[in-house]
Amino acid sequence: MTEDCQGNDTMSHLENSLEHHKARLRKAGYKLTNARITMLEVLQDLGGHITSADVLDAVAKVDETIGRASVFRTLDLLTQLGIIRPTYIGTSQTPTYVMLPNGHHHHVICTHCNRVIEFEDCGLGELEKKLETALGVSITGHLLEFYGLCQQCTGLSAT
Amino acid sequence: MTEDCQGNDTMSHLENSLEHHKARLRKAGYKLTNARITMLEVLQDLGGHITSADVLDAVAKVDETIGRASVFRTLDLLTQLGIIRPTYIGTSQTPTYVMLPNGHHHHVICTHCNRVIEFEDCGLGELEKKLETALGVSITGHLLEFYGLCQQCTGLSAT
DNA sequence: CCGTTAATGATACTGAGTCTCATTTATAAT
DNA sequence: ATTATAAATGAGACTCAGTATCATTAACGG
Ligand SMILES: [Zn+2]
Ligand SMILES: [Zn+2]
Ligand SMILES: [Zn+2]
Ligand SMILES: [Zn+2]
Repeated sequence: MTEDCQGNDTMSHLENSLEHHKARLRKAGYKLTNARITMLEVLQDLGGHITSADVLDAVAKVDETIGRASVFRTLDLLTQLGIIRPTYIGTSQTPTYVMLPNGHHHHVICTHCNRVIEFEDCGLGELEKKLETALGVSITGHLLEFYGLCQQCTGLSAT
Repeated sequence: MTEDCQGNDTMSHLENSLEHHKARLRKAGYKLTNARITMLEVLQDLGGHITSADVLDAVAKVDETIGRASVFRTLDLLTQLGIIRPTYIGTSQTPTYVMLPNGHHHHVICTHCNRVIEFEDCGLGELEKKLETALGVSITGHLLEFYGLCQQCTGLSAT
């Protein structure tokens, strides 16, 4: 499913990506409601590394009437569909959501200052295939996080 | 830092791992308090994929007097030191913590039933070195998560 | 042993995420 | 178009994971 990420598509055209996600919802039997479409648009605009509070704010700006519960329900749904993925950065209080544009996302998190550095190539296509065979699973995406110190924080005394 | 994970150590001797973590705390300038030592022991016993509630319960059983706040403070500290890592499984209410025994952890999460399947080999040593050079960071560990359907859930109609 | 300072425990508090349920709305069938 | 139906929604009360505060304790270097 996930295309191997040896730097093929530079920046998959955003418009189509929205349509693609709508199609996915339909195909999985979910209704294309106003709340869900608005959420997809807002997430696209914000672009990733956002908290639920960010989404709540952005959604309210677009459509005042969309309820708090629907935002959380949709975050869960999109996570289940592999469109977004929550991760914990800095605090375990509330997750940060990242987009999985082609099914995957990769970054380095500085455990000292919480800076996040994204990178593109992971070369995990091979491993993905091996796991599908070995474990009998059907894989649609992945998240790869490295932990350590960023350039700025490496200079300081050890953490 | 992270040893390449092409299946070398089968199950790093638990005793030493505890001492190793204590040494890490000391080296980073943190005091080896009773609360912290108890937490390390409890985490070792539980073995990973646990919530803060699990840890709170287990800690209370060992030492009634250790406070709620210290448990959360220590979870944060151990995360910062790369000994554990919170991730999001099933619910967004509270994270699940995994151990990073040799700096890394890998699993497949079923987005339908939330089953988690761990696996050992990731082959990410090369990429880690490349990133350190390319980004000027100093990497100490990583988490790799694949998303998809487990064997049981693949049988059912599409999700 | 003592002094310094980080770390702790008690406890009140906050707010992210959930639950409930009456109402709405997307969709398919007619 | 009209309607039937079940999924989805919004309001808002509620829960409880995680935090803040601060007086007290204990780790550890000297
Ligand atoms: Zn940093
Ligand atoms: Zn990838
Ligand atoms: Zn499953
Ligand atoms: Zn690894």
